[in-house]
Amino acid sequence: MPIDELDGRVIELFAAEPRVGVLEASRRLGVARGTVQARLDRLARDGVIGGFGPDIDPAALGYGVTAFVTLQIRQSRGQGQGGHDPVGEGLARIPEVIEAHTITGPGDMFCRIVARSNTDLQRVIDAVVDVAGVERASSVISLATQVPYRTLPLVRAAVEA
Amino acid sequence: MPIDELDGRVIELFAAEPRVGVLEASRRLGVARGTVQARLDRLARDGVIGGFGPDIDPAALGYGVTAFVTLQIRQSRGQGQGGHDPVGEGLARIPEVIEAHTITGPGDMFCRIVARSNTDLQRVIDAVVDVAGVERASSVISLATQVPYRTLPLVRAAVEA
DNA sequence: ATTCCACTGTACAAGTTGCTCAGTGACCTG
DNA sequence: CAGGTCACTGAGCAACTTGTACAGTGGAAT
Repeated sequence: MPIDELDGRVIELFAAEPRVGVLEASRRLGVARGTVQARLDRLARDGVIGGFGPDIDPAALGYGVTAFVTLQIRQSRGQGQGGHDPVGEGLARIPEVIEAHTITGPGDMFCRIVARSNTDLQRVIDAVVDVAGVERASSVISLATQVPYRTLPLVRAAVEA
Repeated sequence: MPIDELDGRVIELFAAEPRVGVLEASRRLGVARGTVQARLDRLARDGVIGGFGPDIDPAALGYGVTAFVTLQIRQSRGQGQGGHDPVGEGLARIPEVIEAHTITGPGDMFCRIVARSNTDLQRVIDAVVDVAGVERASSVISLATQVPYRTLPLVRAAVEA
């Protein structure tokens, strides 16, 4: 996954102004249109750029409360890549579970959830705990976002390498 | 932030196939082009859609290891909305810190970091701990992603409401 | 009834996309 | 060092999309 300097500039430009087209981008970057197109295609093919999906803000949708929940899972069986994972599926069924990971620690999981209010959060946590296999859940609430989710610095760092 | 059914369908369509243009979208949704345009403008103005940035995959960039770190901060002063936040700024200076939040708990913070390998993770954690004000850091590593970051179910839920 | 508003359908100029092609320079390899 | 490969450039062209405007329709609120 060799990201060169031009790749970096392409990504930065499209991250900063997603609405610019390929032609306009080529003008700004000082390269031919075909080159930008080729880089974009390659970045997409290599999976570096997953797509240009709309960035939805849960807060603007009314889900202003974010919480991080650590789950303790009943260990029925190692859920390696083999069998399906009932807990993950159960969590996926809850819309407010925005993200879920298996983490280090004996049968632990970690997820990010959102809710409309602190009261609503209780409802969501209850739903999470109700998922079959979940033993305990401990949650912390996000009070403020110091660093919003970002990947640009990473791109820059990857370019240097 | 009233999201109606058409808004939901617009978002879903653009989330599923970001490359479709406004005209093609209007055809698929069975509405006039101007309507799609108007909805998109309104959703963007209201902040529901932040933009159409490229989705960068840290793993494809070589950052295959994700970890969640809970920080204990030396409480010099309440870092309310007033004064600047030195710890947040310090963390923002580390490219591998992908996200950081202040959380419930006396002076605690939570952040997501990535690294190239488990060895590299040590380097990143060291950098985090070196940030002035950070007392302790405890981290867990993400082993697998059960539910990748998503917002679509939320959109659907918001439409129902 | 009147006004407001969102939506439709149409129109047109200007711009963009997808594609192709020939030419150039860099780099590796036999 | 000739030959091949590869990425990039710049140009051309048809098909399509965008931005914008405008008149008409129907529902909802006043």
